[in-house]
Amino acid sequence: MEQGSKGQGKKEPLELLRSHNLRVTPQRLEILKQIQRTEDHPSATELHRRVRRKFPNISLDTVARTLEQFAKIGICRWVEGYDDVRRYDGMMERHHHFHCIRCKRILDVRPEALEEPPLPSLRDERFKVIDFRILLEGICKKCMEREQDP
Amino acid sequence: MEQGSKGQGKKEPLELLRSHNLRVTPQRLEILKQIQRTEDHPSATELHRRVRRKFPNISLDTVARTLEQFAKIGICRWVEGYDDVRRYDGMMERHHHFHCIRCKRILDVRPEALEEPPLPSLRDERFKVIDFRILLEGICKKCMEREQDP
DNA sequence: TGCCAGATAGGAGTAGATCCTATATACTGG
DNA sequence: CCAGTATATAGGATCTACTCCTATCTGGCA
Repeated sequence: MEQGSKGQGKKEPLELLRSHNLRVTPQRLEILKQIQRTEDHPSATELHRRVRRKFPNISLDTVARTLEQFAKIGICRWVEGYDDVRRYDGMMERHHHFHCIRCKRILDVRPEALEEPPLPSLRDERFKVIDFRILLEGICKKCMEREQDP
Repeated sequence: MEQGSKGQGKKEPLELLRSHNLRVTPQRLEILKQIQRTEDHPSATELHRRVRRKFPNISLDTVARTLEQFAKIGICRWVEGYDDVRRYDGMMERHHHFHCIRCKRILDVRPEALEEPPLPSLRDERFKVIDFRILLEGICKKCMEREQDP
């Protein structure tokens, strides 16, 4: 996996924390590292498990609270989901999601991978659209293969 | 609100249940009625509250289990969300959703309201797309008004 | 180096969802 | 129309994710 300067034009993690008046603690840095390296879309509980490998005593509350702060200042995002856990995404480049209806995995879809329409022109007075994403739904390769030869 | 034959070309609720080998119980019919009349996107717990007006002793488990069955046979859908409750949608006509980032409400968006792109042509080998939806995000009218004059 | 606002650990509390089982009831065939 | 049976329900127990609370700790400052 690529190290370090993930953000072209973006602030470094440490600077990012500082500029939002968040103290730089080893716990926060580790959480940051974990959320940025993920390819899946883990819940707070799952990330807690991962961070515990380095900080065995870290509390779930710390992880959850930290992730929420990160999401608010734009270090990570909440991911839309269909179950009752809140999921996070460390991938901040614009992208869409594919949901597998079988295994429930969520895969990232780069905008280049599909012919993306421009911000849809709305004929709706009920709201002001700031952003939009496309939510693809179907069956992932793994599940298709599993279903084809039983 | 329009009564009765909601589905042109669709099966009647009763027949729908029967054709999926689900016994027709008064509880199920009431849950069905409630989920089909909703304009919001209620959770199982919220729907349980509503159904209790008619069946004070109905258990949450029954409502949750029934909704899951309904979703599986295509009477209702799961709604994508950012929090840790599972929400349902009784509107089965194709549509998209607008999420208000302030009040967290989810509003339905008819496809005609936006210039909908066709099913995006995917250059991605990792999955087979069956369906897609657009997830709009922004600020709803109510919240805009509230923020404008304080 | 010492201070203190802010951060953490750990436990308690909460809410939604799921599991379990005895009882009730919708459908079936007679 | 009725009895038998497979299925559904109610209610409680359990589970899980998350949030709240508070004593202790510590990063960043002077």
